[in-house]
Amino acid sequence: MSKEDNKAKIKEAASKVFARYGYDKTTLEDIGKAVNLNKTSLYYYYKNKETLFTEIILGESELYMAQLQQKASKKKSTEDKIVHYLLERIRYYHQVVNLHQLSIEALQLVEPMFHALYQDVLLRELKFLSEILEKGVKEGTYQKGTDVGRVAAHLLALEDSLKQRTIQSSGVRFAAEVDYSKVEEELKFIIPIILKGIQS
Amino acid sequence: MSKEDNKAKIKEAASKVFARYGYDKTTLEDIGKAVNLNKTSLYYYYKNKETLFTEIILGESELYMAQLQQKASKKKSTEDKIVHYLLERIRYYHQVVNLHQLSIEALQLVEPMFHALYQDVLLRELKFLSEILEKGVKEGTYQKGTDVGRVAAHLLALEDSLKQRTIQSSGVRFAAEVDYSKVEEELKFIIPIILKGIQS
Amino acid sequence: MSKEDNKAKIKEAASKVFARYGYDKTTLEDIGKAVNLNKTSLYYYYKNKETLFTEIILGESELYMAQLQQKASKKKSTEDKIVHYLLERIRYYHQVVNLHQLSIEALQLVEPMFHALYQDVLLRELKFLSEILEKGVKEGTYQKGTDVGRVAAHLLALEDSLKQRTIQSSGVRFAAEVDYSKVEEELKFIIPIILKGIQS
Amino acid sequence: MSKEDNKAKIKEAASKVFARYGYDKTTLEDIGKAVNLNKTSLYYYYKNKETLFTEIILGESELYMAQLQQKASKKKSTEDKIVHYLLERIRYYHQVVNLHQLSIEALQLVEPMFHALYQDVLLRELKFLSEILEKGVKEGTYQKGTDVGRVAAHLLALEDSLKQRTIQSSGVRFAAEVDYSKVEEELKFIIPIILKGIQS
DNA sequence: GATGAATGAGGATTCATTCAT
DNA sequence: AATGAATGAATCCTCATTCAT
Repeated sequence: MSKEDNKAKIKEAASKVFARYGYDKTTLEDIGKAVNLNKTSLYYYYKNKETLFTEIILGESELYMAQLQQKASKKKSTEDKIVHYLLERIRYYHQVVNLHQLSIEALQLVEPMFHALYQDVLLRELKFLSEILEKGVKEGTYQKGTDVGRVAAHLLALEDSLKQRTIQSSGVRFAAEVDYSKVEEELKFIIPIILKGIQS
Repeated sequence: MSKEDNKAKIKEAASKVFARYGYDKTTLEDIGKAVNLNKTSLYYYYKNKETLFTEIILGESELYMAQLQQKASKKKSTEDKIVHYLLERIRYYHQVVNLHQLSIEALQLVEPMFHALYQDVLLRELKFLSEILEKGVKEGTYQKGTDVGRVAAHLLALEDSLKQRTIQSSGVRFAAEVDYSKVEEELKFIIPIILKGIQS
Repeated sequence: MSKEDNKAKIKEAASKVFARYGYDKTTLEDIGKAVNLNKTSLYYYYKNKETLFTEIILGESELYMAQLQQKASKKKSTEDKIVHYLLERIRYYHQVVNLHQLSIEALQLVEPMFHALYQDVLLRELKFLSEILEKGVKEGTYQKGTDVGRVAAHLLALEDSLKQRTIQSSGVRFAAEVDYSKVEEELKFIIPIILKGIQS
Repeated sequence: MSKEDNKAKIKEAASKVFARYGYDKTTLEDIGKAVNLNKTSLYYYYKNKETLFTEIILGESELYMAQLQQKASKKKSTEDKIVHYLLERIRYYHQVVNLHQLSIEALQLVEPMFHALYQDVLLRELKFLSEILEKGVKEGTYQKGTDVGRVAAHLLALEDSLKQRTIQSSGVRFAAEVDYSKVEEELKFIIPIILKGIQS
């Protein structure tokens, strides 16, 4: 069996364990048991716990993003497509964090490495948004000559900063479900404004 | 200041910290800092971390249950009242688990003690459901002589077992949101059957 | 017994163990045994192994620097004082590294924290050099109005960079004793040049 | 390429790595990289890390001893030759230990195997000292019929015990440079006594 | 009531070494 | 000859908890 096969097997098992116990509470020993490997052997395949986790999330997110993009594409107006995409995207992030019971501390630990590996996914996201905008341009909804890549990048950045702000201010209890409706509101408010700004 | 006052103060502070970092990641030192007490001093007020946490959740749940019962009471049919109550109740459980990032392991640790202290809340829940059923009986919707207390107990037990089963089978990823719609479906299906069974 | 007393006791014992086994090979368990404390207890007194080690070295260096400054003060010319001081200083560094068998890797680990705590010693070193230079200025050896503090800082920085360069190029075997005579030569060459530059 | 060639190549590379990181901190992986071999392949050539290290030191010491004997031979009196030889010899030991950052623990690990392989070198050392003494006997400085081999063995043993004692009592800090001047003194004191004792 | 001191259990990670191929 | 895979031992460090004062 190839190394890649083994990595895949580990990833699959670990994925379940992480989902069950959460990132922090999952020990390498747990994962090792799940794949019938000594915990140290895991280091042969993955640099560390963080990397393993990150790769899992990333793999899943790729699948999810693909589905998401399909769904978003079905919306009629460009604006709807974008709003839908960005909303679902943040909902997804929320889900991952909740599902894996990522503590704030763990999040801060994992984020940097995550971002490093995230480049690939991000590029695909940028491409998708750009294409949508481009179509809008072709259809005459938006000004010719618009630098769609740049606008797409700004849209993603905007969402990230909204997310960030909301997480930080979520000192309130039971906010878990509330805030993110706030992000929703904010997005619905700001995106049209931005798009209108470039509308011909 | 009385011991009770101090306990309350600790509870309040701890509640915030737990909500922020999750049960596992919250250390007694964190809580100690939040109330300006040495971490060991906490042991004077609470037997251990578990107890403290349990008391917090319980206090909150009492508040929440009261609100919930009010809302449920406003539904028209007995059936609606009960379905609404049970659904919201499970949603609440879900929220608590997610909010406090309770890992399944931690849950299993906390549950036994939780149940011990839970009796009080449970009794009130039973009482509430019984009263609703009783009213239904009085209004002629349900058979006279029905042991409403027992039915109420069964309803709660039913929900718990549904919940339990769903959690365990949640090997599926991203179940976090799905399953609980499954529980919803199940409840909507089974409750009427049960109630119809006793309908005159 | 006060916490400080205990810290001192630990420091003393640890100092011996470090000297015996070297930084890397010394385990907290070793140190714990030496002071009859559980290894975890050490964390009550010191944040981590690094901090403990750093404090030890720092304490010793303060003693040593005091002696060194006394000796240097006895040299006749300002130049001699400075050359002597800087030479002995680097010899001391060399000794510490050798004595504690600091591996290059460990060195890089320890250095940042070391520098943080080192400020105090460094200030004293600056003060000492500045005073010597100041005296030189008063005696008319050096130009009036010379910013002695700045010159002193440059001298120390110069030595550090020389040290750094030499360590890095020490791929040669048995260099341990050789290079540092190179640093000596270099210093003897460059210091007079610098000082002559400011000579009135 | 013959096995011996490969062993030599490994030895050369490993020698550099050991010198750079010290025995403890050097991993087989480090060495493997340096010779472009998988770390496990090293086991085909050397039984273990210890053996590899020991062979390196031994090879170097042979070279060094040869030089040393040449130099010692140039001294005039037999006494000078012997004192010089023994002094330089201990200085060499000191250097090796320092250079390779051998922790005492590692030393104790390595020493037994070291001694096993050391026989060869030791024999040559004995032979050298014996010849010097023999020459002294022939020149009439020492009594005819002296068992020079035995005396030589005693001289080496004496030095070893002195070394041993000094290392152990080196609880003093910064002893690294001091003690060994003590050994020097001791040797200068005791050797003449011994030799005079056999002088005709 | 409050706290300083101490500890055991547990977890991530590194590394020499072994085994099968 | 060479290497991929696997593992046990060791090490740093965190944290809930206990005990004496």
